[in-house]
Amino acid sequence: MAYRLDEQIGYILRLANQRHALIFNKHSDLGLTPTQFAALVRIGEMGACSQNLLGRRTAMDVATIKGVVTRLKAKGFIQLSPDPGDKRRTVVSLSAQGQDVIDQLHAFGEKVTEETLAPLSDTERKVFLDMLKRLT
Amino acid sequence: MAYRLDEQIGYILRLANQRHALIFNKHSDLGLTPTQFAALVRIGEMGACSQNLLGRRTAMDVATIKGVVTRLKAKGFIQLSPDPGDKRRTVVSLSAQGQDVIDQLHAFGEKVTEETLAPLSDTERKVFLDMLKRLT
DNA sequence: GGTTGTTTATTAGTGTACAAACGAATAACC
DNA sequence: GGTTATTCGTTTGTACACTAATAAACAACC
Repeated sequence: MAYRLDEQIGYILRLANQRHALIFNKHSDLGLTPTQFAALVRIGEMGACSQNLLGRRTAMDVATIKGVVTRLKAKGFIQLSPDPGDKRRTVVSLSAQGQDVIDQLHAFGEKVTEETLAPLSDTERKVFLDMLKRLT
Repeated sequence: MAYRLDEQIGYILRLANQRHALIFNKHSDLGLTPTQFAALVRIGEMGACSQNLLGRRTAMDVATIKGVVTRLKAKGFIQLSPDPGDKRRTVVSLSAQGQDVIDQLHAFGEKVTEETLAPLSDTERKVFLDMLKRLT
């Protein structure tokens, strides 16, 4: 059987990611990227934490999370403060504006997920997500 | 039902992509990235073509494919030549070295795919790939 | 208390990925 | 033949994503 690029999981995963990013950006009104969105939602779930820990909890390495935090701070959604007990750490937390948009973010996220999964039935979505999670 | 980041298709897709990239790089001996690999395999499938067309056939925009072509050329896997019938076009084709590694690339690709899909049974892989393709 | 090892944050470098804008060449059309 | 539209390749700018290296701070240990 010949090797065909169009049948390879890595290539198809890349295409699926591209489509999701397209849907995300189409609906995005707050000017957030999927990565910034993930970090912001995660802070909402976890509460305040250090920059590196936030990176680990959103699967971003130290160099990536630094840039994301910088941009979220510039957009006013988070605030940074020194950790009183550990001089190495920077504590990242939601700003008042960040608190205000969390509900809006969740509604937005639901819409993006719905449209991304639109080609699949409800039963299929469940099966698909279960299998996809096993590949992470 | 609360919104949970860990259940969102976009976030999980990103994680699956990360794992695949990790597996790819672990086995990569030719120094290629997944993107460069895709472009090279595609030229092998299609034969010589213009730079922009190659980009379209590998889902890369004009700015991205330009960088990929530049690096594949620098590594000696492809060669570039002016299109005799269209002065705008650059014809991209496999170099002798590129031809030589195509079989090796296919074997490598099979291995990466196999390891990436290892958590799924044969039946599950078929179902999963079918559903994933519908999300592209 | 001092050594050892780890964690935190930063920086530099490479490689996707997309939007937007540009000039040059080609195609379509009247 | 000349206008219009499209295509091709390039460049600029922003944003992930990872590697590797660094310095500062902290923890564990004898």
